[in-house]
Amino acid sequence: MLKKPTLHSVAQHAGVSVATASQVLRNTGRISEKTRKAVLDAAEQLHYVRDSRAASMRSGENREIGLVIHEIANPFNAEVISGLSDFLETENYLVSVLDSENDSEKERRNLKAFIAGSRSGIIWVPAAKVLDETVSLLTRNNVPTITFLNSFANSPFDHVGIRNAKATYDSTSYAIGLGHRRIAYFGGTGQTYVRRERMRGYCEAMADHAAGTPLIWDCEDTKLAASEAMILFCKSHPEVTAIICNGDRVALGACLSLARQDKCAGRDISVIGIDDITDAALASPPLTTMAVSPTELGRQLGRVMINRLQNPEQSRVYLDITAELVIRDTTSPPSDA
Amino acid sequence: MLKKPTLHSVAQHAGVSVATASQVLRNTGRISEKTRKAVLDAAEQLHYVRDSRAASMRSGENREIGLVIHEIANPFNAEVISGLSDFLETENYLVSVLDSENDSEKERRNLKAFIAGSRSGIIWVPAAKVLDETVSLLTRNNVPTITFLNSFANSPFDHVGIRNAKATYDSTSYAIGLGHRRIAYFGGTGQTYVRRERMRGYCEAMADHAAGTPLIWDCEDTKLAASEAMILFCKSHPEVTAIICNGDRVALGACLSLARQDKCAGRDISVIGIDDITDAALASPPLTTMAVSPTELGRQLGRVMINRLQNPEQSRVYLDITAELVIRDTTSPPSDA
DNA sequence: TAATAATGATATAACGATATATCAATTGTC
DNA sequence: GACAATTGATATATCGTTATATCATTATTA
Repeated sequence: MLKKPTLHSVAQHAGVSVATASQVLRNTGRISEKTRKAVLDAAEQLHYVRDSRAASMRSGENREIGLVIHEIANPFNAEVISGLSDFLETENYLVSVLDSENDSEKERRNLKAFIAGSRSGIIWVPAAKVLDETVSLLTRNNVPTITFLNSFANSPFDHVGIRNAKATYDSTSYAIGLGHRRIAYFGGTGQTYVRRERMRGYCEAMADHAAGTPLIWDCEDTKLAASEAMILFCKSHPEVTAIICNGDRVALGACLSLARQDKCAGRDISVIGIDDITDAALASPPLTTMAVSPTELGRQLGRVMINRLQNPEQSRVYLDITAELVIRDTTSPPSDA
Repeated sequence: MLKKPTLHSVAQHAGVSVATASQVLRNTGRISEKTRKAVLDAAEQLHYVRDSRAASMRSGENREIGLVIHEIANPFNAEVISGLSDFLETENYLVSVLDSENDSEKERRNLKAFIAGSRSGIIWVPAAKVLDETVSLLTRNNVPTITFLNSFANSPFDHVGIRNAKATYDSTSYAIGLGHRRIAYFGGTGQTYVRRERMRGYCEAMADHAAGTPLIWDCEDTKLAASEAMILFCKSHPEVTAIICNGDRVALGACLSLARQDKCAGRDISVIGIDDITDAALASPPLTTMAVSPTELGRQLGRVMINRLQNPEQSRVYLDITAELVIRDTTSPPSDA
């Protein structure tokens, strides 16, 4: 078996010094056409691949961005990743992804791995609970970091996310405008940054329009959990005519549950989600939701990162994208109206 | 702003040499309890993170596995990734993921990036079309590689996948057993390795049971595309009473389309998928499918990789996992039976 | 033609770690 | 008390690159 070719082998094969070979492959310095060709041919013949560890160590540049996300499987996230890496590819950066599975310890390990690999920047979707140690790790090692979607108290990092409070404020207001008065907030658990904001928007809309007291119903953010929780919810709160969901997956779970109870989302109860994941439009009935383009989010994320890398001294950036109401079939005026 | 701490700074801070600091952090050699503590304290205070590039370059070990996948967003894949990285984490390996988006060129770039970073092993879900150059790159650079799910002609690499032909043979046989005779293969495009195998299983079952001539209907492997294609299919082939789908997403798209035409999967037409993605059980009606546990696949994949890394000279490994029939509500005897 | 400028190639020192060899100081043995 | 053996720490070469300085040549100019 052949050993992995190095710059040394390429240089040898081409009959030049490593210095020359390096210059050719980086397109720098003064090189004659003859030796240039010799080196390029050798590199191609040997299938030489530059060792990025050595290169980045020496040059101090590595054009790799690390992304630590709390759930890679989430289809919304997957689309963001796609948008992000497409954008950063045009800027000649490579995006590598690690999944923290919403586990603080795993998150810390993943970020540490990125620091260890000297990524030039890190994009981080913080898990529900963030360790102090994790933040120190990032700041003390001086890595340009952007939090995405989620954040935490006193974060020193740039941020890109969704205008969560406004999204639920708008969707709740829309439901109220349709005539609904018994509106609940459905889904999510605990006081994560994102959920707190979304609940705040909902509560403020309820208050501003004097639409009754807020009602919040917890459940895990999966379709399955939501569909089960919805059964209980319907029994406990038959008076509710509309639910503002913590996300599309929960909303779709709720709709599924309604269908199984021979009810129908949009007729018996109005349901509104957030995200506009691919399945939202394809569900039956199609889901009314607050849409924010994941691809666009990914692009913005990339833009903020590039900007930060180019201006390290710039003050903190905080960017929230506005979600737009997409009216489909799961909303209508309440039947008693 | 503080500069990133190095082994040098840690040693300095602890009042010892870099050699000593390195020994302490690696738990090797003879070190007194006093200096050990001094170094560990210094490292913790400075939030030192070992530079894995330098470490792996010198030691020749890097305990990182690269995964290049054709579609990160696919929920089935996402679960495999999760199972894989969990398993490899117990073996102290880190898995990083790149998405080729089923693009041969991007795939080549991604694999090259992994070679450049000297990953100790690469797991690769080949795109539909594989470049010769890509294969040479991997073999000439001597990286232990495992193809996953998909493969290609004359692949020299280890392989882990699904027993595709058997899966469709079994599902087709099951449909035939229910009394169906007009059975079509629905979904997928082109002659990818996976699809070819699945179609083969279907055709063989049709032949073995003398269940009529095979009928194949192309469409892209997304829910949306499938739901649209299904409309046309129903018009063109009203005689068909059961479809064997190229995957669960296609199957769910087909079911959705039937619902919108006021038909019902399982009553008007039987539908069988492959994969058993999360949504399969949650769909309405719940989907009959050939289940293979993505977590289990991920674990097997990890096992094969570890095995290969430990025995580099071992002959080629080829492992196919058997899919199990899961009967839910989208299958029943044909109405004319 | 001598001095200067430009060209093309190379030698060498880093980058931040690890492995090996080395070395001083301490301990043990007869 | 002399010598060997052990302990604890360090000096140094190395991994595969890149950046800088250096050095022959050849070309240009007065």
